[in-house]
Amino acid sequence: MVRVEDVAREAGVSPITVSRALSNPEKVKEETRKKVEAAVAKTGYVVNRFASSLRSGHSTIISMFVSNLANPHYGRAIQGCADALEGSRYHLLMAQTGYSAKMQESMLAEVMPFRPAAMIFTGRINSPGMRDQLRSMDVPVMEMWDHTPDPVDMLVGFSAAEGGKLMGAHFVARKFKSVAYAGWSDDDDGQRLAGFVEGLGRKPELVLPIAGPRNFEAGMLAFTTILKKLPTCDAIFFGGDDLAVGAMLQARKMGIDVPGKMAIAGYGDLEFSQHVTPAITTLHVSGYEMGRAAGEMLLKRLLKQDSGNRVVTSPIHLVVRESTG
Amino acid sequence: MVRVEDVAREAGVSPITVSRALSNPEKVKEETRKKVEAAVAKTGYVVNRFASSLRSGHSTIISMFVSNLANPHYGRAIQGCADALEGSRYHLLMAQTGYSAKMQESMLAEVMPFRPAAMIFTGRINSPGMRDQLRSMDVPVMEMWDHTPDPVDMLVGFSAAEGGKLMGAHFVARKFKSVAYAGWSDDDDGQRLAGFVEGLGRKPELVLPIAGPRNFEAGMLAFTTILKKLPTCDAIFFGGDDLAVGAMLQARKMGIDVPGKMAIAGYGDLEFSQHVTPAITTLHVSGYEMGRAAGEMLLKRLLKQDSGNRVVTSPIHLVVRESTG
DNA sequence: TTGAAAGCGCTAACAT
DNA sequence: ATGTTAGCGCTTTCAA
Repeated sequence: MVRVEDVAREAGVSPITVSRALSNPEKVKEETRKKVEAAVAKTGYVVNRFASSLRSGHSTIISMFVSNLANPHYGRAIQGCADALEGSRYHLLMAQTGYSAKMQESMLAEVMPFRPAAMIFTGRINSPGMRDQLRSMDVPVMEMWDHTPDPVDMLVGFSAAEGGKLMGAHFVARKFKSVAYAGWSDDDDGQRLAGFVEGLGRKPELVLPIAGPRNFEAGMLAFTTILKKLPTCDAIFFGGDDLAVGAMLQARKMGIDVPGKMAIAGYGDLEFSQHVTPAITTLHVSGYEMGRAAGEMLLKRLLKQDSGNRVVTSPIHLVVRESTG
Repeated sequence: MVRVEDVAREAGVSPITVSRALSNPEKVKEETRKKVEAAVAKTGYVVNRFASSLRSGHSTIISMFVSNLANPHYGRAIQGCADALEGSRYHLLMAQTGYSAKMQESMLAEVMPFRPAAMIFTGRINSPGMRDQLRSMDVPVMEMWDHTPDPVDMLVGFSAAEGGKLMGAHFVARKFKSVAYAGWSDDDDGQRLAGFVEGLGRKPELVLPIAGPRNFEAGMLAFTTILKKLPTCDAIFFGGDDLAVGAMLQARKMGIDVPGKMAIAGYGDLEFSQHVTPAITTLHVSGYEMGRAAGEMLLKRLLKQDSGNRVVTSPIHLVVRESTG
């Protein structure tokens, strides 16, 4: 393997000059830099990051804790992050955690040997112990997605409450009489529901907590359950578009007209939501933009160009379509 | 920061014994190991991977080249890989490439300073130059997803041709008379179409190449175009489920009965394919299983436990649903 | 603007 | 089974 020493000999300078020409080009005379570049090209030199990080004490690794890669929302968020980091010297190390606190803790231990320059969490940090540990580590920590009141360090997230509020207000404008809410409890459910209550100006007539896997079938089942528990129901707000679409499909199977007899709304604006018939009214969140914002903010912090601002709320939009009339 | 030396002092042994107790526990007496473990726990020691990799010359980083994280198929494949690698000392470094050869090449340069122990590509390796470069590097390279005839090194992929063949045979069994095929050309289109031709026993009456973004609208547009170009058409095989669903939605808008007047089939078995009405006949591929198989195979290779087998074909299944009658 | 010397923290190679 | 010595390749610190 080619080493700095080899490049230095080729360029007729000392090793440290090669190092400077590559990582602090402005500290080296133009002419010298050119010589070094030529020598690098000729020898095919590639820096050894283990050696450079060991000596300098600066890691260029950012560890990315992801709960669920099969969720394209998160995938887009990671894409946004990666794009924001492109051209910088930082790289993302994957740490897959699922949604469990235990996995997060074991992944943290796995990742520590790399002395990450920062940590990004897609989804929330579950346990208080983990939060304390991270806070004590003096490493920038970025939380993404959920809008927590008390972030560990930095945060870019949507306000689920704001989304719920927008939908509540929409339900009021549509004058729905008997309203149900259904969502996963492992979700940002509490805030979303709180916002919904605020926008609606009252508690929904029925709140149905949902457990189990995220798929259409859960929505189909939820729809049946809601009809049984609240026969007068004329509008449902679901905590996810997949639930809403499932409910809509179930309504069609049961011959119940949407939105004539029953209005249905979702959350998340998945791609198919605008293409099913009727198209689903929902709240739109942009994972890519959020990830990008998080990456840019973190990068500024790492380059000490940050303004001290550490919390950003990503915008959320109500998208009114056919399913609410 | 705590160093091996500190742990060694605490445990009353030499630094190298600490190192061995942690990375080759079987080379150390049980009693000594216990002392070291206690000292590690007491001091909070975490190995410095930069130092260990530099000294040993062994990187524990595997770089993962991903073309598109927003695609949940790929997301699941990465999940499978990550799961296979869990508990090993290897970690995934993300390299986002898009579908371009240029991005792949620049990401390769980005990643080389980490001296990756292996490289995984989700999707194909585009340029011949890149293939040569990788081959000359003496690093295990895993290609995933597509089944190429001439892999750089290792491969776990679906046979798109096999999938096309299954669908062709299905179309024959259904006795469709006037058949169209539509797919993205940046896809595994050639092989899929070749297999389809083989299964069908003839060339389809129309082949429509599709460009642009992957979404329902492309399918809607494709459906209209096919009807115009081949008015007698009674069955279409799409190179992706999103196209098929789009086409189906367009058919409904135009009042064309599926499958009565027109049969529609897709490829990939996305979640919504089984939930739309009519449910879409398609080819099922399991990204997670594939990723897992790739990760396991690579791990065996890295641990020198491989059997020399370097190419695996993941199974692909025809799922017959309502959309083909 | 460039260079010389030193050492980051660990483990391979060689002893014992 | 354990210890001693040395050095992986780079960049910091200090000097010129």
